[in-house]
Order: sequence, then C-alpha cells, then structure tokens
Amino acid sequence: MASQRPGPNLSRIATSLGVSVATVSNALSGKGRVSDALIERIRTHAAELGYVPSQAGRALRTGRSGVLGLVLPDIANPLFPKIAQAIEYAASAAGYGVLIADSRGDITAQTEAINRLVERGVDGMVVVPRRATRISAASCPVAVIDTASTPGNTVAADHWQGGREIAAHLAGLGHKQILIIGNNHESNVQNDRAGGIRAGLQPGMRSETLWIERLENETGAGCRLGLAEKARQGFTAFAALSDLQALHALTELQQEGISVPADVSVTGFDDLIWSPVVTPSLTTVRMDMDTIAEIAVSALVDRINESGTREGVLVTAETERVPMQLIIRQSSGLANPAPKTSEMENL
Amino acid sequence: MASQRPGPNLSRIATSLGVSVATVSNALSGKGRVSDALIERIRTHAAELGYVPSQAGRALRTGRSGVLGLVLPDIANPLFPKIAQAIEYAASAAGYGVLIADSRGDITAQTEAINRLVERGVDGMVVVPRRATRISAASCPVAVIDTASTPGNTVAADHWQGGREIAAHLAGLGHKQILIIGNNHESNVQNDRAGGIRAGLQPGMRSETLWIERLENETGAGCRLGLAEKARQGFTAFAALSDLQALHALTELQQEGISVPADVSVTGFDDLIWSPVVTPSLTTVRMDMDTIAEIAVSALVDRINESGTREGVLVTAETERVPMQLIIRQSSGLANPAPKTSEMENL
DNA sequence: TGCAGTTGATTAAACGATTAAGCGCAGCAC
DNA sequence: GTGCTGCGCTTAATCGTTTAATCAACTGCA
Repeated sequence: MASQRPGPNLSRIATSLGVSVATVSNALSGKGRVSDALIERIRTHAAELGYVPSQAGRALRTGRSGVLGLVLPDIANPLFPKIAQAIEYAASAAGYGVLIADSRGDITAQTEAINRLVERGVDGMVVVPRRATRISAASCPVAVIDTASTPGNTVAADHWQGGREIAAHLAGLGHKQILIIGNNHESNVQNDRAGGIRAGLQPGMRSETLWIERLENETGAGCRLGLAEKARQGFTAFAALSDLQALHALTELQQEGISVPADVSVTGFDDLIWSPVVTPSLTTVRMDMDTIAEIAVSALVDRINESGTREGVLVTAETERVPMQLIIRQSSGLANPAPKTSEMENL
Repeated sequence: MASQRPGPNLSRIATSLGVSVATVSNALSGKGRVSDALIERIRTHAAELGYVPSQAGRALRTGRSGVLGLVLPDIANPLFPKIAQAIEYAASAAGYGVLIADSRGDITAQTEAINRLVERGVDGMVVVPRRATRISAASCPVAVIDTASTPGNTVAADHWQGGREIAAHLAGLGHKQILIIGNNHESNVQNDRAGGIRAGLQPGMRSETLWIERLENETGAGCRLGLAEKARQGFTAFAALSDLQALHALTELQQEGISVPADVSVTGFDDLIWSPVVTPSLTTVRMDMDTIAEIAVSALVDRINESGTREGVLVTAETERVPMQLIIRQSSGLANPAPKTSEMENL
C-alpha cells in the first residue's frame, strides 16, 4: 500500500559497499570522520546509483523541512510573477523550496493560509501583505516585504525614493502641475510613493492626488477617471502609483484624443510586463525584486540557522530599503506649454 | 542543536491520556478500532492541546509528502497569478500544498526545476509548458496544462473553441477582414486559438496572421506593428492571440489616431488583469482556470492514490477541454463600412 | 612495554507518524 | 466447559536520516 521510494537510500549504499549507514551519511555530508579514500568511494557510488536524500527522513530527524512559505494575500497581484520568481530563485540558491499560499484577499483567509504553511512545517516565510496586517508571531520566522514605513517590515523597495525619482524626472521636463493617481488609500506602498513624489516637487510645482478606489468600487474597474477635464485644468503630468493605473490613465487620455507624451505625460510604478509593450511605452520605476528577495531570504535563513528554538519572530535585515530605478520611456516628455489647444496632428 | 518541534506529538497526547500512541493515531485518523468514547476523549484533548500532525513523520512513514509541484517555465507569465491561485486553491482543497518551481524560461533550467521538485518529494506535479516540451517521465505523476492538441496534455482550456467564439462575435458585428496577431509561432496555444478563429470565419470573410515575434526580438517589445497601414488596407478587426498583444495593438492604434471601436475592433484572449481597466475595455475570452485547475489536481490526486508504485506518468482526465467564455466589452463594435476615411472626430 | 591520544569506523538511539500483528476478554454457540 | 469470534487496545516494526557515544586499531612518547 505504502508507496516505496524509488531510489536507493543510505542503507542500500551502505550494504552495497559493506560499510555502515552512519559512515555513508558522514561521507556524504562531510561531517564525521571518514577516510578520504572511503569518502571518495562512497560519493562516486552514491552518484552512480543516483542517490537523492529523502527530505522526509532528514526533516524528521533535523526538525527542518528546507522549505520556505510565500504568502501573497493580494488577489491576482500583477507583481506576483516577479515576486514569486525572485523569491523562488533566492530560496533555491539557498537550498530551500518555496511553498505558496495565496489567500484570496481575505484577512481571515490570510491567517488560515499562514497556518497551513506552518502545519506543513515551513522553516520560515516571506509575507507580502496588502494592508499592514499584523503578522504577529506565527510559530516560525517571518520576513515582511512591504515598505520601510510599515512597522515590522524586513526589507522593501524604497518607494519614497522612487517617488522622488518620478518627481525629479517630471520637474526636469518642465511640468508644473502633477496629478497623482492611486487606487488604495490605505496602502502603505502607495502612500510612500505619493509622499515621495510630493517631497520631490520643486518650488513652483504643485500636485493633487486622485484616489480612484471608490470610483472603481462603484462604477467598475474600467470607470472614467475624468482625466481630460484635469488636463484642461492645467495638469500636464499624470503620475500613477502603479502601472495598472498608469495604463488606465494612458488609454483613457488616448481615447479622449489627448496625445501622450505630446500633450501630457504619464508615468507609472513597478515596470510590469506591459509597460514596454504599450504605445507610447511607459515611463516607470522598477523595484529591484531580485535584491529584495535575496535580502529577505538570507535574513530568514540566517535566523533559521541561528535560532534553535523555532520561535516565531519578525526577522530584520541590515538593508531595509532597496533603491528603485527610473526607467524612462516614451510616455513622458517635455511639458506642453499650452495644453488646452491640443493639436491632433502631433507625432 | 536540532530544533524541537513546538507542539505536542502523538506520544505526548498518548501518555497524557494514559493510552498508547497507536490508539491516538487511530482515533484521530478514524482508521483502526477505537471505542467511540475514547475517540471523543482523544479528539477533544488533541484539539485543546492544539495538536498538528508532523508532515515529516507522516511523509516518512507513508512515502507521501502531501505536496504537489507547480512548474511555470514561462518567464514572468502574466497568467501566473491566476494559475497559481487556482492550482493552490484546488490543491489545498484536496489537502495538498503547492511547491513552485519557476525555471526562468530555459529548457535545461526547466528540467532542473522539475528535478528539484522531485528531490523534495512532491507526490505529483502540474506543468504548464511554453513549448511542447516533452515532460517525459519524471519520477512522479505529471499533469500537463497546455492545449488539447499537445500530445500528453491532461486538461486545458478549449482554445480552439475560444477562437471560434471570437470569430463568431466579429462576424456578427459585420467584420469581413480580420488580422490575427500572435507572438509565438510555435506555441500550441496560440496556434489553436488562431486555428479556431480561422475555422469560425463565415463565407465572405478572410483573415491574415501577423506573427510579431521576430519584430519583437529585433526591435524590442514595444515595436511598431504597422497596424494603421493594415487598417488602411481594409482590416477592421484585430484579433490578438493574447491580451498582451491586444493591448499592444490597442494602444498603437489609438496613438495613430484610429478610434477603437468606432474605426476598428480589437479583441484579446485570457482576460488578464488590465483587460477591464483599459479604455476602451477589452473584449476577450476567458479561460475557466478554476475548473481547469480542479480537473488537473483531481486527476493527479486520483493517480497518486491509486498507484502504489510512484511511477512517473502523464495523467489523463475525463474532460480534456474546458470551454472558454467570451467577454464582450467595449473594444469591439460594428464594423465601420468605410475604414479608410477614418474620421478623427469619432466619439 | 605501557599508556595516552588520534583516527576511522560502528552501534544505537532518536525524530513522529502509520499499521500489521498480537493479546486479553467478553459474548455466544455447540 | 470449550472453542470461536469480534472488540478494544497495545506492542512493535518501519520509513530514512542524523548524531552522540562507543570501540578497535594504530601512533607517538616516555
């Protein structure tokens, strides 16, 4: 009934070579005292038998599963591919597997997902919360990737600095009136980004912030934002707090016959998959997910290796903010001095 | 040194109640013969102690890890969130965890990723290949989600039928000349979709297919597709084989001053996150990922439960094609009878 | 030669669960 | 009263690995 593991195990190697299991284990792990000749013999034999150690046996003995959990509470988060990829890469470089637990947006579902991970015996986990959910002491080390202003945050992109990059870029192009577009008013990430933009404005520039979440909830995701009207009011730059909103803005403006970047500029955040593909391609700010993932995972791994007692703690890292990188593409250009008389023959 | 698992184990419950470990195990799993009274007593006591069974112990004994692998070889696939979510949901409903293994696009990296999963002892895995990679016999059951025309496919959306839906929709709107836009010529999925569209054309309609992969490789992802010229040639509908290309087409057309849907129609595939958000919102075809995931996972689980010998097989499911659903939004409209004289004042 | 110290291996005890087999006891039939 | 059956529980083996403890043999040194 019970399915046998296919490959050879330590004891098969041991009997086949006429030595004890412990010796084989020591030879392969390089820990105990085994003669060099025997180590060599055992290693080659193990290799030609195609031996792979049983994670189950090892996990049982050591109390470590070699698996990290990844919790993404945000429904179908478009950043997911990048995050998952980066985390998986960093984890597997550190010898860990990654168990995902997507909790469809709900907060209780999130804690359930975390519990599932704990029950599966993960050694630690990476959580990317949407709101500042208190990930209080799951019974394993936890790394939080959100934003530096979130209490308990382990590491994150420097969203504030990213905002400043955008502001500086727009200032350099001569824009005076900037409309910031966000869709989640309670998101620490978006607030940091918006704050960074405002902090980066030069004297003589002003900004206004448009939170579209209520509009989206009432009228649906594809609602009109009324950006043409805003352009008529004198806004020449639309700085979205995410590429999704940037796309929303860009297409709405185009549909209204307003040319980007000739008439107005549009910028985003995150450098999502479509950013280089749309016309005009999107000027945005990229987070260095690989570095963030590496920092998070290594902080986690350090903690796991150091603490014998498997306590639940929020781990900390030396570098808390990873700089974001401005990607200048086509959607941002020199401020049009007379935005109202939008010429349709541009470009 | 070895970190102790925090919670109680079977033997702690057993000694605490003065019974044997086996009895506790039987009581909790409901397998052996235990009196109802004792079962009750053990269950409540286990509950109040907060007992969670050790996956490691169980895995070692039963040879089953209770974990499925998910392999997504496609770099940063924008479908990833949906797939991962659906698979994770289906798997966790079936009592399984999901271990991800993203192999950054490379084929050798893909087999490495598969090996990593096998070494971690997954009981089975779901593979979504980009090209028809032969997933020949990893040493565990494998479910392939690609397209019905792929040999060895387990279950997939009925891309062909999805294509017919698009064709029928465009035919109903009076379109005669359809430009199909794809970016991967070797993709079974895209070929099926294109085939479905062509098969669904009414008499008097014609189609042409534009593969943009070479253009993308040479000129970058955001290259000009020259769609305005195509519109001038008389094409009134642009049927992209993925929402990403649809977005590419939509924004390029808008930028050129061609109005969608007044002048031409644009349709996509997959109903990705931005489809409802862009202006005009995108008419597309949605795959029922939840159903697909459920079928794949349950086929996998059936296979796992039935085969004792852990052999590596491509599992099959009863339902191989899951119908796609046409989502009509704003980007498709009645065919403009005189596309050449595109009036700029539309809308 | 005798003794301490090192080397290279073995022995055995875990880790936590599952499960086949066994055992005492009651009830029942002959 | 004996034999049989079924119930309720225990005993014990097992999965594969790690690792502390042990031990034999050999070395160097007095």
